[in-house]
Amino acid sequence: MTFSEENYLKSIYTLQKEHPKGVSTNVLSKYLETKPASATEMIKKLDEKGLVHYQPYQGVVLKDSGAVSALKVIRKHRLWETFLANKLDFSWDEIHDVAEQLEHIKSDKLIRELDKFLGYPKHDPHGDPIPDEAGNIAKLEKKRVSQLQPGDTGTCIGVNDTSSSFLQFLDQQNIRLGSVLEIVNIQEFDKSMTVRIDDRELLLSQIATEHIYVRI
Amino acid sequence: MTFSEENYLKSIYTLQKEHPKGVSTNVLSKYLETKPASATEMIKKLDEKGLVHYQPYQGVVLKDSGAVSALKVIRKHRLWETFLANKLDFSWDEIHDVAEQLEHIKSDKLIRELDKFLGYPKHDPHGDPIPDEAGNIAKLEKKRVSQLQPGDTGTCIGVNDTSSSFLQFLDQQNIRLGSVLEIVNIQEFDKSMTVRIDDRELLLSQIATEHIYVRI
DNA sequence: ATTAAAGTTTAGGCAAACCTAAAAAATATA
DNA sequence: TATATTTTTTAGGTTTGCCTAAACTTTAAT
Repeated sequence: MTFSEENYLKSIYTLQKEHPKGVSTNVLSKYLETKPASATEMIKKLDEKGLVHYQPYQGVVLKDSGAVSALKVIRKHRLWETFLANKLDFSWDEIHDVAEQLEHIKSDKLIRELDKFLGYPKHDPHGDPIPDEAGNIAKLEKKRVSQLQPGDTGTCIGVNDTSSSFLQFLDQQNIRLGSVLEIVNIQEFDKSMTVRIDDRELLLSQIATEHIYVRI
Repeated sequence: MTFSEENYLKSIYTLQKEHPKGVSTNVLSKYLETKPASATEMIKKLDEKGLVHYQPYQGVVLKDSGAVSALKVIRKHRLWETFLANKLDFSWDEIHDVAEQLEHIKSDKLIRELDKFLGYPKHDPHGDPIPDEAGNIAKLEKKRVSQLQPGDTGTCIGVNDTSSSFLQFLDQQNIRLGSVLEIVNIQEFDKSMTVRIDDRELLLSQIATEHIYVRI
């Protein structure tokens, strides 16, 4: 399997959640930053290999074998992200691009040993579940703070905005990976939220609550 | 720089030690398991980029810029080998192929952090020196046991034959990484050597002495 | 010194993965 | 429903890195 084939399968897997009845070449090529014609070509090839189901003009859907392949790549990606964040001094926003390269290294032993070395993590630093060797993956229990109700609690697992001004804001407020948030109340008129962190209460704007992910 | 360019530069660097006045396309292509015509093509390209000096029919020599590039790849290769052997449970003969892939990952930060994580190692598990960020590399103090003279001592740092029968032989004789060998004498007629290890003396055939590396 | 052998380069092709432009199909709009 | 717009596919082209076969140099051997 080539790098490109792996990238297409992984992308189709991801996009299928939003497009359950078929991922169009347009959506796929936009996601991969290529052109629709290139996507058509690759999809045909994956279809011939029996990894996807493709009907011209109707988009593409993964077959079981294709989903297994995609999940293997996703497993590698998330294990590498965990390595970069937990063992090396990489920050949240730096891990993706490097993991994007590392995920294509071919060695079953490597990924088994890496998993062991990391202590068999269940989630990557963004809070996304890590598939097991067979391709089983836990359901994602990740939400934006903005999706919580008063009384709900969540553990901070990531952000959606990696601008330095936002990260600095989080730092000032002592919000970091692993911080436990409890929603105290929500202001109706502007959707801002009062949250409790470490026995302190603070107010988060709607913008802020939409950019913070928690595991519930 | 593409994977292929990196592999050619690294190979030329290695082969230059044996072929100081120029590496021929024949030697290079044999080493890389390609064909001479492919080597010619790539060498021309590297020459146009100013990384090597190439004269038709006369072989290729690295320019300074090419040597720096080669040493960056070698640095990455050896750091990854160290990671695989020291942090994950890889044995000597398993690390090369995986490092061959990992060496092409592009991220300066990754390699700096990996170096730090490993404790700034000076040698890889085979005893070969690891170049620094600037491309400075220590002189190799590695020899085959067969190159030693009576009275010389060396510390075992690797082998040249990873067949299980040879590794089993070493195991039986209690020769392992870090074992200190002293040459007692050499039989003229068959070049076999008597060596002292852990206050025991044992006889090694010429074949065996050529397959064991020591740091002196 | 010539010729034979070995090594090197050139020429022409192939596969992967991308591209642009034009044709075809599907969808939306009047 | 007919037409206009959007989406998708097809056709033909490019680059990278590989190949084989033929032509050309160099080196070795008589």
